[in-house]
Amino acid sequence: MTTRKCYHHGDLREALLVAAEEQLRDEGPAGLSLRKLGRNLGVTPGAPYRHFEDKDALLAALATIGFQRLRAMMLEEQKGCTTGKDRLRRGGIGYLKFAWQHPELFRLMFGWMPTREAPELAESGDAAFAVLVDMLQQCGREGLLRQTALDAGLLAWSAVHGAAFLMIDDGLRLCGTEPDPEVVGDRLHQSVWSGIARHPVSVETDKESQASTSV
Amino acid sequence: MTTRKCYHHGDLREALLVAAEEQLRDEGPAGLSLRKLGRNLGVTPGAPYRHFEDKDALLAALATIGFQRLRAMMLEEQKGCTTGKDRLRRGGIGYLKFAWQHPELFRLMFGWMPTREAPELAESGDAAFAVLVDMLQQCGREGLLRQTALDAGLLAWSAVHGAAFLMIDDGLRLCGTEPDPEVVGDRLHQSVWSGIARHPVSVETDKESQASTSV
DNA sequence: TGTACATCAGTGAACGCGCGTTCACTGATGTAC
DNA sequence: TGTACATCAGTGAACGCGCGTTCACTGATGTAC
Repeated sequence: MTTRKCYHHGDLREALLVAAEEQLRDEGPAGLSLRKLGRNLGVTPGAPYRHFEDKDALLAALATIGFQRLRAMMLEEQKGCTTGKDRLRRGGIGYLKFAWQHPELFRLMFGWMPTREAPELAESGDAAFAVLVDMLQQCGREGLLRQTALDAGLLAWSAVHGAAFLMIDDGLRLCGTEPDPEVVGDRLHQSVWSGIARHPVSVETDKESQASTSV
Repeated sequence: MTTRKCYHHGDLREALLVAAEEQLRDEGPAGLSLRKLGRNLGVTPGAPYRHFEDKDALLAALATIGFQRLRAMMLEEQKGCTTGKDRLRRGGIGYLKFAWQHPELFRLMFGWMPTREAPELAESGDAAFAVLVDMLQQCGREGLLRQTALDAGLLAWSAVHGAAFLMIDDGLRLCGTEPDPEVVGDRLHQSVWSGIARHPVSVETDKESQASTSV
């Protein structure tokens, strides 16, 4: 596929990761093989071993990149948001967008995470989670939460994580929802917010204030 | 492993399914092979093909059983419950228990569901989902929901589904929660209920009524 | 600027492996009469 | 109760395949002087 004039590839490591992601997307985890990767890049089967100790190491690197991108996506999406509530909403949509755009990578990241004790992987996973915690802590500072940030995090993360899986596994049709990150994210946010906020707002009202009295 | 005196196995189909589940649990989806299954049951590699068209057919049968068990687990768990709210709570715990007890099967069921168009599989999946819908419809009849049952279902299912994955993928440690279905289910239920109920109750109060006024 | 040399990133061939699946076969089972 | 026969559920051997990984090698690259 790639025409190569020189003996050395240039950046085989990077090329392997790119090709691996493509292969993962197109054929699923079972269809991902180092040999095929080398073949597609016009390189002998042994070449990848100059850059990755074994197949698992490549998968770990792939998952690491995934977490970095997930984090970036959440941050990008909440750019310009000021309130914690709004950041939470947009951040969740970023999470859903990532899963929707990279379903197999998303599955790899989570289904595979605990097996491997790669420090880089754990680090990037924690960094992604930190974004969620940060949003919730801001909500807490703004006095909006009924619970601790971690308690609220359990619901918020579970909900968005579950919705992400249901989206990519075609489960949402049972809920009568189209699998669109913006739509699902908005609907979910309304419910989640009611679940964690100190003063639940009426369903219609999306903007701040308008709080109802409770107890 | 199994000593067999007669030429025929007796119930090879059933034995294959049992062994397959065990193999799935112990070695993950990648370690599940028809040959190994036959080997463990003291049968030649061709034998399984008398009972399953191919490997995918066996996996579909396994997933089907999984959904039936998931449904049974939710129903079993909510036995004796009267209110919709309580059924929802116990049903969710049943869902989490199933995932916790059969993590790989759980993953197989959902990650694999959409690929295969096996009528039995779809049916058992729908039947499991119907339990959730039924609980929420009861809540609706009792006048407790702020939204339609389907809307509430999106949050409830997403939350419990996400929490299930986080439990089996060891993500909950980040939320400071021990991976126990009862504990997680209870904490989640409180938040979810606040998210979908018409009259959110205070966090402490678990028993009925005691509703706070809203708007 | 030129040369010697260490290091790097590939080659290519081979290893052993287990897998899914097929097929002609045969022993066991059950049914009709 | 006994026999003939169809059907069923296994056998066992073989097919072709692609995989992960290793290893002695060699061409390319960069660095020290």
